[in-house]
Amino acid sequence: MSGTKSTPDEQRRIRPNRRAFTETQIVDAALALLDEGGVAAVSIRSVATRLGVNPNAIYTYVASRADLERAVVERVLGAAQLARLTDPDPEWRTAIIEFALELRTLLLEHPAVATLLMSAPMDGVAARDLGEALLDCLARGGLSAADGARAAYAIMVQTIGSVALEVAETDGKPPLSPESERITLRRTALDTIDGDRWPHTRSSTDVMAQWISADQFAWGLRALLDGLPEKSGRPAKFGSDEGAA
Amino acid sequence: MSGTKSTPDEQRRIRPNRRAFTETQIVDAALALLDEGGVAAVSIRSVATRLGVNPNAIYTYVASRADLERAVVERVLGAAQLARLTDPDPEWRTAIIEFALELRTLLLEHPAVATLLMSAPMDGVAARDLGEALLDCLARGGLSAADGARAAYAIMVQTIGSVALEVAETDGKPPLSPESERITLRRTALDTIDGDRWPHTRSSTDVMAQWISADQFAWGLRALLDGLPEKSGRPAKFGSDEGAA
DNA sequence: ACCTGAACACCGTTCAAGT
DNA sequence: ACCTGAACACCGTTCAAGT
Repeated sequence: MSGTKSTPDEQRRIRPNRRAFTETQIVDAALALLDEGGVAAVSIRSVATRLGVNPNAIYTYVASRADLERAVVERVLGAAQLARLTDPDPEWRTAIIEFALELRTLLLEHPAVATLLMSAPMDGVAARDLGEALLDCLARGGLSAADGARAAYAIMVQTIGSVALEVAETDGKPPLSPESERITLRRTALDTIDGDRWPHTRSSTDVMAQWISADQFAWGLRALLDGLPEKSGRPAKFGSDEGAA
Repeated sequence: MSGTKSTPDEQRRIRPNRRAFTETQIVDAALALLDEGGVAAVSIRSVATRLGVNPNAIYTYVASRADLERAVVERVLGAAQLARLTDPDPEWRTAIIEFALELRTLLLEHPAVATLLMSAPMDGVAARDLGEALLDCLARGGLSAADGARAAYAIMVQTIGSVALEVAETDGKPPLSPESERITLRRTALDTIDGDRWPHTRSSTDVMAQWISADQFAWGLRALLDGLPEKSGRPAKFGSDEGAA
């Protein structure tokens, strides 16, 4: 059990060259580049340049570009305020919407992260923590374990999907222009569409301009929450038509 | 009004070199590369190589790589069966779910497109047509114009967001392994998680393994549809608590 | 008008060599 | 153990020149 293999301590005693950085510093650099120049500005090479080392030195800390992106996502998602979900006081639906609005704000501060979230498996520690808190909140709301687990996914999809689509219309560099400005931009673009071909769209431009608003974000989430099966326990499959059983 | 500038017809008479391709062929090539090697296999240069021309020749047909991706998205999204939505016969909620399930199938046949959809503005003709059909269906369902427009966005977010997250766990190359296989893979991965740190998650592994299933997809969408405001016309803002007014 | 040829300024990743 | 130096096989995009 001892002596056959060199332990980490023994290796340390040989005093090899010490790490010049920590993974934290690598992610710091990547996040800074992301916020300065959008996702296109983040590369193994740009991180290396920012830290003053050769490109391949970065591979001491991350396995690949994908792994670097994963670490950045982890950093940002890990800053989400899960207390909003686990706090037993507020009504559960309100808690979820308040939490989601805060998560939206957080993601809008690092817009490129929203896109990355939809492009890689959400299986990191931060995503697990978020999922766990959501499941906890939904259980408090009286949903069965199975319905809670289904609901948690639908809620994450609606939340992250909304922000990703919102961000997709920007250059991905924070700070984004104010919501009101982006809505005005959308409105003028929508005002040019052909009412003969798209009549419903044509007469909905006002609301559609606000698709990227916090109001629409909360509205969609509220609709989803209102449609979740109640504790009463209806089949929660496909069949239900309307209201409470 | 005439004679001061050469018209397109006059230019044609000079018989310049004719186009070797059409935009259709460019998109064909890009889509084929996308399906053979995932999104990483599509580049201006790979499309050029496949067509036997120099890289910069592609710029005769598309303005940039982003423009090429936009055209590929347009091609795939344009193949969606909107008749499911505009057909006045079926119940509107059923129509939306059936349509969304078909759209999911279509996107899973070109997995990389789902990711692209979340990474660029959805303002192409195909997206307009889809939105218009959705608005039409929701109007038939009795929603007000404003609620219909809000609902349309929430439905698109839920639909495309679900597929994008599902695809994010694959290599993006069709054909994807069967759903059952991908679920099994998820289950074995979920079976390793720490029940002390994530107790709710730990006891929900069975349902969570199925997050990428057609069943979960329809379940989330159904919940959203069930939560939409009825024609009765409640405020549809923030306040409502439960059921019909 | 469209393509070729050539170049610029990048990329991620790998390998061997230094310390 | 970690970094340097150098290289490989790519990118998107631009420009001038041919036809």
